[in-house]
Amino acid sequence: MSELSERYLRAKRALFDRYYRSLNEQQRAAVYHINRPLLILAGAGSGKTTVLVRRIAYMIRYGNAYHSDYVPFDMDEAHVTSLESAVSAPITDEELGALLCEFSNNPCPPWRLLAITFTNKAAGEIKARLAAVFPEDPDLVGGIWAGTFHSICMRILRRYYAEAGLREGFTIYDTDDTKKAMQAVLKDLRIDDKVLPVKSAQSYISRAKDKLIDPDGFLLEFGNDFRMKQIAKVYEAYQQRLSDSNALDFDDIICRTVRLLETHQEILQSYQSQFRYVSVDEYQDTNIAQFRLTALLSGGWRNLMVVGDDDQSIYKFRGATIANILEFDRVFDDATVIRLEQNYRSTQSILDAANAVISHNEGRKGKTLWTNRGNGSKIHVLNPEHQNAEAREILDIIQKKVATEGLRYRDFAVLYRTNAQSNALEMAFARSAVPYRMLGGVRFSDRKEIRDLVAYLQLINNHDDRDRLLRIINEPRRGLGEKTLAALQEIAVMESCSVFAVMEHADQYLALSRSAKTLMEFAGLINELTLLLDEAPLDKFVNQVLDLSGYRQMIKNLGPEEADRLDNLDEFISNVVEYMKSTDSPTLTEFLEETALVADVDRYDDTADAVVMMTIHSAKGLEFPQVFLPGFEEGLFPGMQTVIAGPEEIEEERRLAYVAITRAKDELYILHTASRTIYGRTAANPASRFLDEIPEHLLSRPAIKQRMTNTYAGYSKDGGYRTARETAAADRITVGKAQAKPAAPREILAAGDRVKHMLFGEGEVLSVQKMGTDYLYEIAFDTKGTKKLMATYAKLQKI
DNA sequence: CACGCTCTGCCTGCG
DNA sequence: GCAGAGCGTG
Repeated sequence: MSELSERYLRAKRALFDRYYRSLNEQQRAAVYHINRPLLILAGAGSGKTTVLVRRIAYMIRYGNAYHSDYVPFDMDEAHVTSLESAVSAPITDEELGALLCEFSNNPCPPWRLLAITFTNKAAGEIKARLAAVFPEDPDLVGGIWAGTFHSICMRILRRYYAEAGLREGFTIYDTDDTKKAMQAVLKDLRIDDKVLPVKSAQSYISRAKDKLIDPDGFLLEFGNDFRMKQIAKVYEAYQQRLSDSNALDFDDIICRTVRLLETHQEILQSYQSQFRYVSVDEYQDTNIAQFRLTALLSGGWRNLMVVGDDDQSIYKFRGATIANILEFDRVFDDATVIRLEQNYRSTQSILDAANAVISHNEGRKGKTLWTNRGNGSKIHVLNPEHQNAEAREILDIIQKKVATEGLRYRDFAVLYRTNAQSNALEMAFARSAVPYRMLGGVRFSDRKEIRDLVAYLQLINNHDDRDRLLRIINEPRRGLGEKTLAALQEIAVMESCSVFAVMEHADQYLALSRSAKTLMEFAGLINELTLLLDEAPLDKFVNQVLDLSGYRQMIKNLGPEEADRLDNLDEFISNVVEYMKSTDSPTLTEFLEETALVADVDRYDDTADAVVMMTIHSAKGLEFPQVFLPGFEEGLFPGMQTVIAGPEEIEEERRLAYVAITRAKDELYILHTASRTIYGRTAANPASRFLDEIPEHLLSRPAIKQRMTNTYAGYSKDGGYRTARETAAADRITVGKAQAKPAAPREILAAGDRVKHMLFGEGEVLSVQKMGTDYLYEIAFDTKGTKKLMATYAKLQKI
């Protein structure tokens, strides 16, 4: 290669490096590496999404510009010199970005890009951030195939439903629908719930689908065991039931797509030639079916990139297999591995703690997070008496810090292992002035009234939908008993037609004579509404469904204390209106599909100034300046069942602890109680082994007995513990008293007093302000300036 | 057929 | 400690 060419290429790469200078070296390497398989091991807070987004933008704008050795044949000295001087020229990033376009090498059109995520939220974020990169072309992002595994697969299945063995207008069963279907299957097969609980049957089948095992394969693999043989039968009957209803469950969406691609070469090839670049986010959460899917779709160009963090794999119970990420570079033997270990989120103390904990795991790729942010403060370890004291302690610290350190409520998060822990927290916060937001609990779409309304709409959309029909046939009560419904289904099987079809002609069957009128009326109602669907706008139509079915009246009859159910129905209709605005040609089918695939409207509103509380699982991917981790106790975290289940489960639990710790940016509080009541049983558990795994020098434990300087309302007179409810009740009564007579641990200072502080030296009290049961002092220190300190926490000595 | 009572089991949860 | 499921009775 000529010297000129080398200078050209060097200048080109220097210009790119300048353009991406806000990224670190590893991040840049990941952006430039677009051909061949790539595994990015992205530690917590290492700028993973930034890399993902900038890499896609790079493909669209510049193709393989950086690594290409292409030199234009007419390259001359003058141009190379001008490029070299541009490297340090005072130009804006925008100008630089435009300049780089001359190096574009086979840029990729958006429709050839496939970006897969797990959640709608993640997909939305990627799309939004990409849209910001291309403000001049607002339609560009829409062209990218970016979405969740499920939405991508649905897109494929909708197009090739016949080849996939589905009938037109097939629908998606969600968790509740599948549960109902499974209950019915077990009943049909006369399998007692005690022998095989619904949950357990569902789990077996779901895990089988994750591994692409169909009922025959299941029987073949496990059939020599009686119980498994039984489950294979259940599996088969369950699939038959779904197929009768022309329905898929969430697992089917993935594995039916895989099966479609594996059995139809021409379809596979068309997608393989389309998708030049495939990216998969949160790869540590993928299961075998999803692995297979990505391998198939990227099989044409073999430009597959996966990002993930084996240390943050916390969904094994949901079928994820960590082997996908651990063995990526073995399965794709020409794969490159890039580690992103620089953390932009947390202090070094927090990272050291996280590194220390996770290093106890065996099965991992190995990463060590670091930061240049500095050590920060130590990790606070607190040991309250019980869960109510724990909640109070968290509350107190938040109040103090908001009062004295200029922090806002939204800077704080409380992350716990199980939702059952939320009770004590909610009790404490609900009666304080601290605003909080609690995630989890009953999702909007899980509300009974919403489920019922959706069932009506699904039935109208697809008359074959047996489980939705059975759900609402007696909502409101139509006086159809078990016997009638059983007869109805039996006839449907005999005539091999849908339950709905039997209902339409109920008067022709002797077994139905008594309820024929009601059945035909109901079928008539559904048919009438189906006709109405084409006449009225969607929102009006939904209103009509509620009115003509009598459902709204039924809810109204429940009385004023159930008024929020009516509100929920109204909110649903406003969702319908939202949807109508978002599309040119709204259809019921599309609306139902979107609602089925959108888990919940993100109730986590990060603009509200409120303390946020949620499980560690739901906090994955989020970050907060101040994090509290209550319940670091053996038996709770790690949970009793994981301890019994074995070392692999403990490792997963340890990864969860790692996720929890790495959510914190500035300060981390780990709490473990001396005793805790959970599921109605009180137990004294030792501190979590994960806490013991953090080196002592990173921890700050308050002086012994300091916590006793606060009096907790959670203590009852005889020294025993009260329940959360008792405590709440007691506090409501004693609030006034408690505030009038604060438990002042030390003598109360007054303005003008001279005091001595351990760290700040001597100073003079400027003002005293009462804060709940405590006092806030403003003190002018002689050498350290004016500080605001809380009486209970600041160790002040009057001099 | 509907309502009320007892009994059980219960971690985490995307789409 | 609580919710949902199942069972018995009016």
